[in-house]
Amino acid sequence: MPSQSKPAKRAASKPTINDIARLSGVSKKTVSRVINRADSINPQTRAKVEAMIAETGYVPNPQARALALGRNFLIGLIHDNPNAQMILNMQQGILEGLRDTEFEMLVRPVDRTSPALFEDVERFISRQRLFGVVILPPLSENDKLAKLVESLGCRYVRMGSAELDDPQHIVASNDRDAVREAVQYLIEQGHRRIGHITGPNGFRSAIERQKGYEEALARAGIKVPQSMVVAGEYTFDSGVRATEKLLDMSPPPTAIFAANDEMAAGVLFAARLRGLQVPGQLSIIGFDDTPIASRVWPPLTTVRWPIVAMGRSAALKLIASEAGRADAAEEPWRFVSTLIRRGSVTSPSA
Amino acid sequence: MPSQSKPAKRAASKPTINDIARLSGVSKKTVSRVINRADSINPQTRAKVEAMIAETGYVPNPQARALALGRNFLIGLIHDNPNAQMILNMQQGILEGLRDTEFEMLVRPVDRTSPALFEDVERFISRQRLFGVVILPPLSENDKLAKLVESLGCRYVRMGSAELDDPQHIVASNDRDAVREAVQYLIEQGHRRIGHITGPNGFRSAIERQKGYEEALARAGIKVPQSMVVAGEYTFDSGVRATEKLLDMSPPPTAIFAANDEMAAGVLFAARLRGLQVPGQLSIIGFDDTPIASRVWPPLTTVRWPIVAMGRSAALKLIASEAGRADAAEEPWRFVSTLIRRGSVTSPSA
DNA sequence: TTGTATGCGTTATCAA
DNA sequence: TTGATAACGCATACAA
Repeated sequence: MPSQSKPAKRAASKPTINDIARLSGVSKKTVSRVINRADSINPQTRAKVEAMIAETGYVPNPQARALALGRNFLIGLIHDNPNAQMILNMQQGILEGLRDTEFEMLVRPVDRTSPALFEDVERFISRQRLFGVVILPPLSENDKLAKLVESLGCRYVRMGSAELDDPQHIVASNDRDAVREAVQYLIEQGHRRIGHITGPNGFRSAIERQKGYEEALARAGIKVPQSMVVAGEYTFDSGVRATEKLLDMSPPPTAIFAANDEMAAGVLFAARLRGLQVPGQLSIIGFDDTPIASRVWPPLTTVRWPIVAMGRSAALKLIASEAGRADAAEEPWRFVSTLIRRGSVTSPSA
Repeated sequence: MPSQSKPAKRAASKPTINDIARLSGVSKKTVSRVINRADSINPQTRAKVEAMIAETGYVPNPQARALALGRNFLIGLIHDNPNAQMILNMQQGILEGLRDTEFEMLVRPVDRTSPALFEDVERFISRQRLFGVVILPPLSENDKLAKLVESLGCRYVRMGSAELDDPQHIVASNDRDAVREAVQYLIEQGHRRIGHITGPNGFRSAIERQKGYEEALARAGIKVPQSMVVAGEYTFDSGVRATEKLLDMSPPPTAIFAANDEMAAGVLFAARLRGLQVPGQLSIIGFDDTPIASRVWPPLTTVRWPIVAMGRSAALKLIASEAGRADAAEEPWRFVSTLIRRGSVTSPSA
């Protein structure tokens, strides 16, 4: 008796639009109109249907909706990033932007070193038929990936450290300017031998931050040997190792700007290993203002970028093409990072 | 005829099961069988259809699938962000468990202090008709929430610090045992005046960890004044404040066990503020093994729980009821935390 | 082994 | 302002 399964299932599962229609004595389409706030509808009819919806606790099935509309309401977040706090802040920002909409967020961490990267992303997008995706750095710097996403008919917004794309496809911070100000601050304190630990080769954020560093020195007419710039990998360990190199120089730098907080924490760690006073014998500036920056001793002076706001903006930008959301089309794409002054910088003791 | 509209639309959108059926000269159902790996199917037919699927890049529409099956493939992660790294590790673990399945993960941060908490969770689950959810601590300790989720016909797995629920509904670490061992380690080093900074009132994890602390002292026959136990809030600042209190005692503790790493970092910070040597004058043990624990100086001895593995197990447990996944029904629910010995503990100098 | 008819819950078309 | 009917893409029951 296969028909047995149906009533049972009906009882256990949620009410559908048919139930509402039947119970309130109207057609499905009318219920649909009520749900979608169509204007041409009799207020009485509307009230009746709304009452029934409230009574039964009816919730439209998004799957069926997606099927009928030929589109869905899923936003993907694609990232490959070691910085947990940034991703979480970004998630928070995106969800804030999606709040009170019917969109939901799907998270997809990927491995940017994997040869199957493109395939992974393609499968993710086409399987779920995503409405759009937000791509986080450093993945966002990959132009081919952005093209792939677009070719799949999927909207996208990239988050980056510079203008990587059209305004409607990017939210960007002004890393270069922010770093220039940070290094200028070191110079104002009297530092001249300022070292720099860069981000990994090929990262746009690393390039921008290094340029900011170089600009600040150039403007002040300061020349430092190329050996004052050491490559890092955005990891704590690479920060430690790079610092070892810098401190082996003679004379060593009196200050170090590390391209992110993880490495800046490594600088502090390496300084301690050598018994150096921070900031007395070595001043440090990081980038990101992750929690770690304020947890170490001394707390790190660092650059903070408004990640949550950028996430919110990215989400709004993505759904901007929706009807009735023309306002979101004017979402800002450029965000200003600021220097947070804490205890890891002072004048050079020498 | 109305069928004219189809080719036009067809060209722009993705191929459907109908296209595959038509192109390979079989019925939809046969294609469906190929997709779902039915056994009763002619190898030649199968090959033909599979070739066509590969050629066209056809991907089944999960929305339609969900509709037809009367269920969907969405797993929710509900949390109230205490700790970015933990949540990200958990996400990673869940996604590992979901890899190569058709399930996807939806993330939902909520505010556990909000009066609309239950309503939020209910809307999330019923709107998306989630297959199941993973609930992270401290939210997972709320029995009423779990009951609500279940009443919505949604599967759930709670992650916790103790056995909060049936084995099929929980993945738990043995916080009490792990802490007991940690404090025993302090005792073995010669400490007798051991302070404890607890987690917030009412948190199961806080209770378990405090019990572990008390058990270790009891077993060693050590009595400490109640004032050696100070309430914290799992935050850095609360760790700093609690440490101030403890260090104001006379005699002060020679070691402090903080119920999480954030607070342990606060202990370290407060010790530095007073110019105390760590570990020389004050030994510290934390809990979580977050990145911060290894970034500060000295790196913190702490308790590590296998969050990624727990996440993976939670995901597998959730989808265990699926056909052909009976193996997953035996997913472990109890996970062992271990003490990670680093540089923040030594014998008391006195 | 394969095909036909039907249903899942929603929206769109077009007529009433 | 409303409703009947046909999609949307896929899966199941049942028949061939």
